[in-house]
Amino acid sequence: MSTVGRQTYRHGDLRETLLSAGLEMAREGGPDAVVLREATRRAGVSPNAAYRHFADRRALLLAVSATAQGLAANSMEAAIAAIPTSGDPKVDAREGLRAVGLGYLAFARTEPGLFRTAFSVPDDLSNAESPAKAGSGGRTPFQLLAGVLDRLVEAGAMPRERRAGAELLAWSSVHGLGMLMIDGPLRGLTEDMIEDASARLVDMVARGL
Amino acid sequence: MSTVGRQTYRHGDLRETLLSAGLEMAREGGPDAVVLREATRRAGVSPNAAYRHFADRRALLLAVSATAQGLAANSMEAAIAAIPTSGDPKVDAREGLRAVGLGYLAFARTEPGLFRTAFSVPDDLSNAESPAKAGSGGRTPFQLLAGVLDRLVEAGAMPRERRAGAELLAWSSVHGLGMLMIDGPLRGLTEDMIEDASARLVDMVARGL
DNA sequence: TGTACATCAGTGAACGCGCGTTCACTGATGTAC
DNA sequence: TGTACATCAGTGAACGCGCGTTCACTGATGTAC
Repeated sequence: MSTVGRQTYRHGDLRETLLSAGLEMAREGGPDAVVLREATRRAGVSPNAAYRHFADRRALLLAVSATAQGLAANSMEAAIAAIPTSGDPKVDAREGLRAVGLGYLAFARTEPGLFRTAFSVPDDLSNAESPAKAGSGGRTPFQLLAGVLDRLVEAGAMPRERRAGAELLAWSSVHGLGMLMIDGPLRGLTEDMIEDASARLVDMVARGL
Repeated sequence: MSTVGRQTYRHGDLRETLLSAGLEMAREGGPDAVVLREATRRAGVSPNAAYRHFADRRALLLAVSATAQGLAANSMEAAIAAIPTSGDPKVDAREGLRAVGLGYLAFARTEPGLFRTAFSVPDDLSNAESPAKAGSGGRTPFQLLAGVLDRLVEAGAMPRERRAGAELLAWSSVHGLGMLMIDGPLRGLTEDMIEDASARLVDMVARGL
């Protein structure tokens, strides 16, 4: 039970340590920066030790990606929590949608490396509700989005027949802005321009859905 | 003037050859697959010969990216050309916007590697009208989008006060769908689902702008 | 018209680097008797 | 309670690989006189 005098053997929780090392690398440089050897280096362990916990580099990357999605969920939940309730369910539902979008974009802006790692790693929509991708509120980004869309329909602020698959439409819009400003031709945008574009974009989505 | 009996020396147009080798690699594997040494290999030339024509790998990649944007422009122009005119300028303008978006998405779907190389390489919006990025019609993707938005305003199908910066909003939406389905969690979508999502997305944008 | 010469697009060899992954191993831990 | 032993998380060394980039060079080309 004592961990005194052990430098490497029986690390204790190497899997977790590698994961957070990977997360740190992702934060600094995106998915390509998640380097298996470097993770073991940061954990103070030999390179091949990683293979006790991850099948290969890709497995580590997927785990890091899932964790990053959880952090994105936190950002979205924080934005939801910050909106005051107006009493009008229609207004509240719309504000919920806006918050989800703005939380997503805030995450992209403040944590570009994690954002890319979360959402630019090939995956499958069928995994979108995996608990590994949940934030501290227990829900994944996809589930949070689905939630506000449901509320929108219930509040009568969105035609029910457009509900199916609406996640993809809303998601695409904010995701695109996020990617363009991090990785693409919108790199040079100032903070103000980004702020403005974000607000207008979520308005456009709310109108267009 | 004769090129008989020369195997390597005075290649003739090595820059162009490296560029199209780079484009081929980008087509096969996206921006990361644009490898300087491999380009020289395909050109049948020694690795360092590339440095006569490109300052470094990044310079080659930017040139390839610009060329890929030209190809995207071609796809968009083809979609524009395919729409029948209705006579009603409002309808025509809307159809133009739809065509631009669908052409962009068609390019993403049919040439995912080139798409990512075109639009996932850090750049600056101020270069968005560089002739190097123009398609055979002489206009860049950004210019084509700006064009249909102008027509939308002129036709009275979009409030003039929302025109400024509207490129970013429309662009974000289609770009996001493109990225999510190529590189992200929408990878598993079937052809039909993509088709459907694309159509609904451009409709949403047209409504929401 | 012939020739000397500068130019510069290419060569050949090497550099330092770091990666993912596999091999045979070791030795601390926890368990079964 | 003590001890033999299986387990398995770690080690150490090595593999093959390919990259971007730099160096000093060569020799075909085109030009100036």
